[in-house]
Amino acid sequence: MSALNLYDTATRQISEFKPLIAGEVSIYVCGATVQGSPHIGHIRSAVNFDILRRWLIHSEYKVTFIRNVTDIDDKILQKAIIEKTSWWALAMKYEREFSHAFAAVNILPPTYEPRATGHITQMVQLMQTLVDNGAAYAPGNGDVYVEVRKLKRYLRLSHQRIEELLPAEGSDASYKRDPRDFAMWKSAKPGEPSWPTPWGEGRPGWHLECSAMAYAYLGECFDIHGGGLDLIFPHHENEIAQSEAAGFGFANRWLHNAWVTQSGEKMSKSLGNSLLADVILERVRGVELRWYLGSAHYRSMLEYSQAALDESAVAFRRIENFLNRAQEILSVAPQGVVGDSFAKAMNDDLAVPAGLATISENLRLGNQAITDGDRNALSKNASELRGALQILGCDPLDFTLTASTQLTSALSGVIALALQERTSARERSDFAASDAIRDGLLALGITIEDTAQGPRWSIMEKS
RNA sequence: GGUCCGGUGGCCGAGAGGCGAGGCAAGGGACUGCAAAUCCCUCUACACGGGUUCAAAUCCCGUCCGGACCUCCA
Repeated sequence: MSALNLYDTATRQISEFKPLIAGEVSIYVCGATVQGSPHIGHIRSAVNFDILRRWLIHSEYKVTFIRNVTDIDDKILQKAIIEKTSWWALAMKYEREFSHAFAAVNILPPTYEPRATGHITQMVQLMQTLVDNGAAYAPGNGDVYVEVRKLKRYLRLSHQRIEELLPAEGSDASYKRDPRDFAMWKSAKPGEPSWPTPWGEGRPGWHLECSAMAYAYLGECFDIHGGGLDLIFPHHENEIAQSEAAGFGFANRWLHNAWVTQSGEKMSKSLGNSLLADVILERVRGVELRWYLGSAHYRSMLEYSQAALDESAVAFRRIENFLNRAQEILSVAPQGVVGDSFAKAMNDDLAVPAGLATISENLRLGNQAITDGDRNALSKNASELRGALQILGCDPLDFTLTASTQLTSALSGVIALALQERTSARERSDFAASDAIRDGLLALGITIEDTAQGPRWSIMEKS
């Protein structure tokens, strides 16, 4: 099998992935700042990295996957005041919303999911290291800043030059040695949550959290750091700055996922164009949303439209229908097998769109095999199809709705009776009667297909 | 101003020097009592202008257009 090649934001090139430790992969992905409800852009990011993770697991790596929760930041504090609740209650509320949405689209739980506020000790230690070695300074106002001009390799991820950065607007430069110095630690204002440090009471800055937690769970050096495109600067640059100033190797490779856009523009609250996950999940099932979000290449913008989402869901149902039929005909669930062409696509920087072509091929050939009664071909194509879907986290045979089995078996019995009546009517050419049964079932949301193996029924999904 | 990404057929979306990925839609056909499902066939393309090359959607230069980041962001 070909080797896995991945893009690296730092080098802007695709190169062969070589883990630090043979057979193991360590990944840190920046998770949510739980200051609001998840929109489908957040979900896309999670799906993209989940596909990476599943592919690595399939490639027989032992994967340690960290996705953090930023449960304290300026906006959480502000919003808690507006909503007249405590910051921790607000953070937990949105953290739960994210967890529900992630579960709905079949995201594997991270190996560890650390919260920022649970790692203050590690953050203070990291700051102490930087203050001791002169990379950071505490000017006496309770803040701690990293002195960016002392950093040798600052901004190498975004390939910018310090001199060319636009001056930060509204930043309090009075205590900073350079206006571009960034805060590791912020002094507490009255009424704000705070933790003690040698430099005063305060709370962590955003960037410090990730450096400290990555070190806590993955050590000084790890394989892959992921996140959204917008985190490259400043967040990831500043993480690198802190961790390297502490003497850590930090991330070997950087992966960044692109946006879900609307009318070509990034989805964001300030533009008022956020598509909240729970709203979309009323329209399509989780597996269908995942299929849609996962189908684009992770580095390409995904322009959202309802038509595209619906079309994608219909396409998924065709695949699902085929796999269900295959399972019925073979009397056994096809085992998931990853075919060579799908593997080749995935190894090429997770080229899911190219992989989709092989899925289409398996679908077409599999359907043909059903028509031809070729069980071997059916088994092969259904297995490869299922294998590909498993990597994408969209295996319909795994993603089944767990309805009450008692109710389901009673329902299938009733429908089977109706279908028997219909078959009898057709045999005596009483098409009025047979169509009445079909129409009646259709009105209840039950679709009938006449196949070579006899009639089969399925319940229409919510549209 | 700096750093990047992109523009492919009616639509979506791959490819990155030489065989027109794939899907959706459309048209035709097979199957069917009809329908659905399924299969087969057909069709259309590389923003614009130069250049390099035997050969350019692909490489180079320029132009136009869209988008992202530059201290809130997946």
